[in-house]
Amino acid sequence: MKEKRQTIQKGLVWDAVTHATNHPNAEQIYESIVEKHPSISRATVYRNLNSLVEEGKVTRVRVLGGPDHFDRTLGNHYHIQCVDCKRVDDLELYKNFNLSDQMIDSKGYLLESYEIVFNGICPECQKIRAAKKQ
Amino acid sequence: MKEKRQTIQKGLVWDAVTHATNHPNAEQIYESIVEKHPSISRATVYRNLNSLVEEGKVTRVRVLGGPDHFDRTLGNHYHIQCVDCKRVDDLELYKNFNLSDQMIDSKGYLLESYEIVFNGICPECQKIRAAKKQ
DNA sequence: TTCCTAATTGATATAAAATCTCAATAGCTA
DNA sequence: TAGCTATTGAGATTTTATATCAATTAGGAA
Repeated sequence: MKEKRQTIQKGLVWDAVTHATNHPNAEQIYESIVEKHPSISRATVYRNLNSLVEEGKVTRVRVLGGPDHFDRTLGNHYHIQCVDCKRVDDLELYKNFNLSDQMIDSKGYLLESYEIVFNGICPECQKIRAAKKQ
Repeated sequence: MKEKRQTIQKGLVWDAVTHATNHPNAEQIYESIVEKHPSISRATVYRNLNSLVEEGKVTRVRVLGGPDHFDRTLGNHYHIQCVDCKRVDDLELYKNFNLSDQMIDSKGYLLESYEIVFNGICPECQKIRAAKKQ
């Protein structure tokens, strides 16, 4: 297995994710670091975000039609994105929340919509996977 | 209001969406049209898909981390994407489907995961909207 | 402490998805 | 049929992210 090295840049990315008040995207993380460390490269920020996600220390929050956001890994919870400014925050669902509810309020957000994105393996690709296994 | 014109290209895009067996993305729609009409432009395909979505004739199916797919508008239903080949199909949920179920089977898909993407308006943007209204 | 080597970095090119620009074309209405 | 303007085609641009590759550096070995 590949040796993992601790670098200054990786530490800076980790600090930027954990010290952010909301859940920043890669560009926002890059901008917050580059202020004090102008020589850091955007590619390094992306690479380190990917490593931290792989290591399970950071969670990638995907949104529809926009850049990924990042969050320090902290148990299972939902996120909500503002349709206007695109910021992402934690969403605390009420105990009895039901997906048919028209509106909920969490941290002052006004819920506009939600989409459920399902991912699976289609019949064709199940066959391909089965064939590869033997 | 702007005058809407019926063009040959718009008809071709409509035909490509309605005659597809699964739910193609813009590139796949472009490729299916360009075979017989080599002069059509990719930009025209994207523009007409957007018009058809605006007119409510076509539904945009967003997926996480991939291009949008398109579906002739036909009532409310879910979609599922294959994690391997990225094809998108209709998902017929069982009557008593519960999001905590580990696995369901619909059209032979093996459900791997789902994500709920919430969208709303954050407190700051609610204020901005309120200010703009008066 | 110094050396060695592979992991990592920075700079830049590239990719993928989608939109924008603008001159040329072609629907629609009169 | 003429004329206005919506729409098109071609290519540039934008956005998000990854790939390439020479230069640098972390960290174990000597």
